[in-house]
Amino acid sequence: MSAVVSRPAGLETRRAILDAALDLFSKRSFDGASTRAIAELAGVTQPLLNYHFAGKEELWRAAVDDLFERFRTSMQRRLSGLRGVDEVTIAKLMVRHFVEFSAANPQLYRIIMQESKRAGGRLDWMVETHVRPMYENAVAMFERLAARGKLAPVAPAHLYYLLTGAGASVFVMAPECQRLTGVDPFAPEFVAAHADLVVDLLIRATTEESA
Amino acid sequence: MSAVVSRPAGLETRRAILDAALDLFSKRSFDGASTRAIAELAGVTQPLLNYHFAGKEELWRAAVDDLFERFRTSMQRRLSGLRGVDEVTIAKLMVRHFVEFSAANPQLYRIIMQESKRAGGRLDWMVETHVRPMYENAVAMFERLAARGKLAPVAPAHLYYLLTGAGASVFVMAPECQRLTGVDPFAPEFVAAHADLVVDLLIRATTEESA
DNA sequence: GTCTATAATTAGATAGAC
DNA sequence: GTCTATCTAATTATAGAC
Repeated sequence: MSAVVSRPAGLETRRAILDAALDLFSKRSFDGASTRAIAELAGVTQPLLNYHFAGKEELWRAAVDDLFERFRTSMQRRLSGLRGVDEVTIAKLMVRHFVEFSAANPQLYRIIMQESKRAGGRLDWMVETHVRPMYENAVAMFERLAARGKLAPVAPAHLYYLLTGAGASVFVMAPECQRLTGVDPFAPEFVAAHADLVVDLLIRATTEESA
Repeated sequence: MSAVVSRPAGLETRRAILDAALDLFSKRSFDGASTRAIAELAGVTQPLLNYHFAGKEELWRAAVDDLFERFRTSMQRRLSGLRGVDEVTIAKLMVRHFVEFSAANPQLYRIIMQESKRAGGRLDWMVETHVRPMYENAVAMFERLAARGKLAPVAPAHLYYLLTGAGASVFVMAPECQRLTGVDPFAPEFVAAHADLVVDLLIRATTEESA
């Protein structure tokens, strides 16, 4: 009870609101997700969102910050367990991990793809705050692979959108996949098989010399 | 003036509304695109949409019908020019054509990805009316390639979302690509290079024996 | 910190003139 | 076939009680 910080009451509420916001913003887009719907999913009343966040736009930013933060943490944690492993194996495992994260958190690429369609303030902020660091990590990985002859010398813009599009879009489009093919893309076996394919595609496919 | 059909006045207006609807529905989602914004882009007043279409939902359906119709026509026209060409070459050229169409018409995958995120009436209708025939053509192509040893025997759900995600998402996300990488994905050289990569990925990459 | 009540704005749709 | 004017419902945000 000798608290340095005043009791964090309402923190669980804030979390519930963020989770609901992430789910609805990612599925329905910024305009399509009403603050009433978010509040209902979080189990609170609509005006409470304006107590915790200054407005809809700031709620969106907070939700996106939270999601990218979890992504960065997840990738870094995976990487830190790979000290001493060779570069090519690291690259393969990180691509795998990216696919697995996209399956466990389809909100990430749902929101990225949503906002990326339209130039404007939200896209500018998202790119400069969160996407560019991600992209630069990917480019550095492409360069290490290319230096080892494991990747054709192709402009990184191609590789980045090839990799992310191939790796994430089944999970973004999961309801369609389910209805169209009868397959649940979130099933662990599907995720694993998909990750294998993406790794093979990126790292074996564009190689001049075979592994 | 000896018209069989009464003068098609208002047909150009209908076209302008459909084009505007396609652009805004694809970028902003169904809920995010207001009928007022669509009307303004089409250069007409908002109530006129209700003269030409029974409501917002029917306008959306008409716009989606129109877009898929153009896609089917484009693919069939390309295919009909390839009589006598061997199956593997046909597959490569059709994949190329898919990528080129996705660059020329980013609305197609913008709308597909948008609606595929959320189960519901619009997704059900779109899948059964338009997506399933597309998917079945793709599966038939995968089977022909697999029979010739040009494709690993992988479940079609993987291949379909790998192919479409890798081929279309740069164009879906064009504003982000431009801001993030400085590259305009709609430039003809970019489209051509991207199509080459997708073809190599799909058809060479997953092959056990090399071409 | 969370609620009820409500203000101000914007949404999709209709009525009716031309 | 297209417009102006307007209705009803839904949206985000605020005020103020508890």
